[in-house]
Amino acid sequence: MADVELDPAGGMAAGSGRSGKAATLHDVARKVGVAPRTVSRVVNDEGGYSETTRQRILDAIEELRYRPNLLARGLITRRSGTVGLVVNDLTDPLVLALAASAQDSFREQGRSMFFASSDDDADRQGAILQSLWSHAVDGMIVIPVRDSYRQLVDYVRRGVPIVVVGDLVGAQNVTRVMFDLDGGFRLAVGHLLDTGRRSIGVIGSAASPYGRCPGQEGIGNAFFASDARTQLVRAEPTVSGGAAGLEQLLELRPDLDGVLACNDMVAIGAVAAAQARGRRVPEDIAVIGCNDIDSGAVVTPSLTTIRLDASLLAGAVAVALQGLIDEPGVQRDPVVLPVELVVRDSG
Amino acid sequence: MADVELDPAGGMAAGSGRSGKAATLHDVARKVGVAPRTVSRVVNDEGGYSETTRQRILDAIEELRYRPNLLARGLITRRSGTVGLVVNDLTDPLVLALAASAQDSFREQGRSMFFASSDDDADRQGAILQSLWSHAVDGMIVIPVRDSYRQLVDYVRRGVPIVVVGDLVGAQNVTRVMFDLDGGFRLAVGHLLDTGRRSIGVIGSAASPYGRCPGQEGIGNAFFASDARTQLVRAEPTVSGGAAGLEQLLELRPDLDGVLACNDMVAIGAVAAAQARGRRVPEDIAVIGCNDIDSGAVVTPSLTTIRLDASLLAGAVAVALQGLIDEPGVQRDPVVLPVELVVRDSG
DNA sequence: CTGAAAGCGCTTACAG
DNA sequence: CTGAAAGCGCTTACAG
Repeated sequence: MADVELDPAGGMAAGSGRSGKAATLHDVARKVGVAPRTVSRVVNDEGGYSETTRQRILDAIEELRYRPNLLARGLITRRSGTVGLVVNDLTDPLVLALAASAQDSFREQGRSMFFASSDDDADRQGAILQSLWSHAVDGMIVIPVRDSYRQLVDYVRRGVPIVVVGDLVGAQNVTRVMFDLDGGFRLAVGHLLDTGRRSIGVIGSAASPYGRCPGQEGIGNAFFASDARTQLVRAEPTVSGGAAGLEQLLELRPDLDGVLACNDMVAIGAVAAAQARGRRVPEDIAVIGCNDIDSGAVVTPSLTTIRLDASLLAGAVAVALQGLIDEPGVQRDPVVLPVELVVRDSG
Repeated sequence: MADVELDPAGGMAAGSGRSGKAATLHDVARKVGVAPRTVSRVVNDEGGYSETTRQRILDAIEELRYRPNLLARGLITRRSGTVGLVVNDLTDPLVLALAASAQDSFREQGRSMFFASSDDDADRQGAILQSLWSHAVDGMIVIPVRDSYRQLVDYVRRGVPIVVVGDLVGAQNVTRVMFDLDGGFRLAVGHLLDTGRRSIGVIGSAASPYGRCPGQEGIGNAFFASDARTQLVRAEPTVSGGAAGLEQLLELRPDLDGVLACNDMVAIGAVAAAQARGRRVPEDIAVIGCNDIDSGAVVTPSLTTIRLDASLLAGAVAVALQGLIDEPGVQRDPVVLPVELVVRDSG
C-alpha cells in the first residue's frame, strides 16, 4: 500500500527474529470469508470453485503476500520440492559445472537444490545422505565416493529416488548416468593415429567419476590392428600428477610422440613437463586431455580434449530423477552420454 | 540384523514410493513404553531423564533407525536447519569456489545449503528468494543482482537474516561482506611502479560483485604522487573483453607498459592480445589480474594477480550469518576482507 | 524425572 | 461448488 520504507527495521520490534508473522492459509480464508479448504484448492489449482471465489482469494493472497509454507505441505505430501546434489570433489571443474547446470535443470522442475560435497570421504557422504533424508528431499543425485554402493542402496531401498553419476561398482541396479568415456578414448586414439603418432602413452588415474576411465579395460581395443607402441602409467588426477606421469612415460618410451591424459589437469601437467624436457607440443609430442575445462582453452598450447558436456549431464540426470519420482520402483537402464573430441593446438 | 540384501526392491512393493514408512518419534516411544515427549527430550539433549531411560530410548532409535523429520521440527521451531546461497553468475570461478567453501562452512554449523543462481536476472533472483523463504531457510547469503536492494530489504524486513556479498548500492543497512579491492588495487599499482612501469592502463568492467571495482573511484589515489601516465578503459569481464580492452589501450597509449585488469579472464585476454600485437609479456607489458582463478597459474606466462580468497569469504559470510541468526536485528558493520598480491610471471 | 494436551500450517479423505 | 474434521511428525508450554 504505502511506498516501501527503506528502514529494514520497519515498524517491528528489533530482535524478534522472523517477527513478520507471515500470513497463513487461514488468514487468507478468514479475510475472504471461506474455509481454508477452499483457499487450498485455489492455491493448488485443483478446480472446483467459482471464478468469483477464485478471484477474491487471489486478491487476498496478493494483499496478504501469502506464500504456502513448504514445510507444512511437505509434511503431508511427502514431497518437499527439494532435491540433493551430492558431489565427491569440489576441486574438479566438471563437478562445479554440473552443480551450476543441475541447479538450472531443477529450477525448471520447480525444485530447490541442496548442494553438498563428500570430499571423497565415505563417512561424510553418509552424513550428507542422512541429512538430506531428514530434510525429506524428493530425490538425490550422487557422484559417489568409491565403493559406497551399500550406503546408497540403503536409501534406494527406503524408496528414495537416487541417480548415480558414473559407473559405480556394484550399482547395477541403481539408476546411473555416465559419459561414454570408452568412445571418447577411441576418438582420441584415432586422432593420434591419423596424425601419424606411433608411440602413445596413456596417463590414467585410478578411476573416473564419470564413467570407466581411459587407461583401464578397453585400452587394448582402441589400439587394435594399429602398429602403434603403447604404454600405460598411473598418476594422481592433478597438474603435478600429469607432470610426473609424463616423465615416467618418457623414461619408459624415449620415442614417445602422443599422450592421452585422463583429465585436463593431468594433460596440462604433461604439457608443462614435456616442454621442460625440451619437447615441443604438439610437434614432438601430442597431448590430449579429457573433460574440456575452461582453462584448457586459454593455456598455451590450447588443449585438444575429449569434451564432457556438464549441461548435458545435468539435463540427463534431472530427467532420470524425474522419471524415478514419477514411476518409483521401475528399473532404469543406465544412460550413456556421448562425448566429443575437441581438436585444438596441443594434439 | 540380517545381512544387507543387495536387491534394492527389498521386500517392499514396487511403485510404492517412499514406502519404507520411516519410524517416527511415536514409534520409538511406543517401543520403549514412554511418552513421545520423553523421546523428544533425549533426541534434543534437553536433559531431565534418567540414564536408564536415555539408554533404552537410544537403543530403540538405533534399532528403528529413527531420524527426526526436519520438516515437522521446522514447522514448529521456525528453524529449518537450512540456508540459501544465491549467486549471480555461475561462469565466475570465484563464485563456484565460494559455493564450494560455503557448503563446508555451513556443514560445520549443522546446516544444509540450498544453492541457486539468478544469472544476473532480477526476476529470477526474486523467484529464488521467494522460494527460499517458502522453504523457511534460516538465512540467506546473496551475491545480488545489481540494483536489487529493494528485493532484499523486503526479506530483511520480514526478519530473514541476509548477508550480502559485495558493496550493493543502497544496502548500507544490510550486513555486507566484501573484499578490500581498493587495497588490492594499491598493491598492484605499487608493484607496477616499483618495477619501473610508467604508462599504465586499467581495464575495468562496470562493477565487481566483490567490492568496489578497480578502475572506479579511488583510481586516482593509487597513482597519487607518481610520475606514471594512466589510462582507463571499460570492457566486458571476459577473455575477449580483455583482448578488446588491451587493443583500445594500445591505441590510446602506444607506450603502454603496464596493465591492471579487473579480473583474471580479462587479464588472460589482455595477455593474448598483447602477444598477438607482438608485445612480450612481461618484458614489454606487465599484466596483473584479479581473483586468482585456477587457470591463472597454468597459463603462459602465469598470471600475477590480486588474490581474492574464496574460503576466506565463505568463512566470513557464514560467521556473519550466524551472528545475524543469533542476534536478529542487531546492526552489523560491513566486513572488509584483506587481499593479497600474488606475483607470478606476467607482471 | 515424566506425561497429556494443544498446535505449527498445511492436505487428505469425506460429506454435503 | 463448498466446508468440518482429522492428522502429517514434531515441539511448546504446562502440570504433576
